[in-house]
Amino acid sequence: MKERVVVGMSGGVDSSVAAYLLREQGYEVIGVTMQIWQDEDNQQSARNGGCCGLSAVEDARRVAQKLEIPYYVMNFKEEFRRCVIDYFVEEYLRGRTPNPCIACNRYVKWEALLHRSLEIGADYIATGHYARIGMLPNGRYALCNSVTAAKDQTYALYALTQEQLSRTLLPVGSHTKEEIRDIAKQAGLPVAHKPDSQEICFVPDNDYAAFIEREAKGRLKGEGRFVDAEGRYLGTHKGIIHYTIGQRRGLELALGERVFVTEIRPETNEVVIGKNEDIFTDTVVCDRVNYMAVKDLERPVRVWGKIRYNHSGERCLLEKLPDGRLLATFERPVRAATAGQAAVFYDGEYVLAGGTISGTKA
RNA sequence: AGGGCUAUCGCCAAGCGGUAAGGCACAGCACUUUGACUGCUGCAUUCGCUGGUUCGAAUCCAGCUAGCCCUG
Repeated sequence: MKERVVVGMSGGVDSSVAAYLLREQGYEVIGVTMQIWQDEDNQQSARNGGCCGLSAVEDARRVAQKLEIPYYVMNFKEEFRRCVIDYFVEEYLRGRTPNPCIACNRYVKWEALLHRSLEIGADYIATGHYARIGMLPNGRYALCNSVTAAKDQTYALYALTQEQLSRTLLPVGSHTKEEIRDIAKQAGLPVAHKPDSQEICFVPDNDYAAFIEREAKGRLKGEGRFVDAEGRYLGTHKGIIHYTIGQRRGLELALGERVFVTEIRPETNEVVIGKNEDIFTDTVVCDRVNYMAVKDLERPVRVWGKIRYNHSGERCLLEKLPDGRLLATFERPVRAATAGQAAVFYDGEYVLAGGTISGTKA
């Protein structure tokens, strides 16, 4: 009897090919598009084409038809609002910089979708992420990136649990992006040439600050002071939600040289400005830790650490603090480690563990 | 209402008679399934105003206006 798999279809190339590949591999494939934010009649951001944009349903349905697989649209708006939107807004109000994709993956795609998929009798869920899942000698599942893959999306999936990984198939992970597009073409999928998604999918016009202002209305502190490390007044900022550590553009501060955000102080509503060299640190601390390749961290280990999605990574010593948080000491200082972003640690090609950056000092 | 100094792009700032450097800011694009960083491109037919000298002035001269400083 065929194993049944639900493929989360965004209407993009990757998830479409994922569905195709699984069907070819003999699975009973069911296509599902998650309705998570926009209403169907809201064409506003359709062209944004995010991972969950509007053209999604239309394109995904066409692909499903082409593949002759059952296709459904499931409503996950409530989960998305609670786990992604609310979290996103709250983090910014606290002066932190969230990564909504990671929250969406962990709680919406891999919790809500998996749950409902199991309810309709599926054995697995699958997506179009560029990552592979391996079973380690110690019996644990861990994500690993194919070395040849230019796209590495393990970073965005570090928070998945063992249970979730055991129920996940990532057929796209063993191919390069070029191969995936070729497969899409050969299979005659109507989305072979769609551009990759980008930006925050639920934010119209890529204006996340305006989005937060709409969502958080009266809870914003608004304008505040730009100050330097010594507390000297440098100008007026538009509200802390507009800034993140390491940011240069949009400061409207003509100080004769390039300046960057070095710190955000929600308590005083101040944004601290400094030079580029001021935002390097060799230590990063993170909490909300998720262990993947290991059950726990008993002794310090040398690993490869990434502190943002597009980060080539840096060697570091990773150790567990008494309170359970992780402390990473990098061999070479990393730039703009930002509270709210994820730090993901790799042992060789496997994701060892990851967490949410809470600061640069223990 | 005595004397001196300064007025060049949003900010800073080159220029010193030969036909407007640069930095910052800003904008667009590229990169990117988060926010950033980064890169590329663009950004004063015009030099406080009005006249004058000169083949030619932001650069010299005069007056005016504004700001700063010193002495009243």
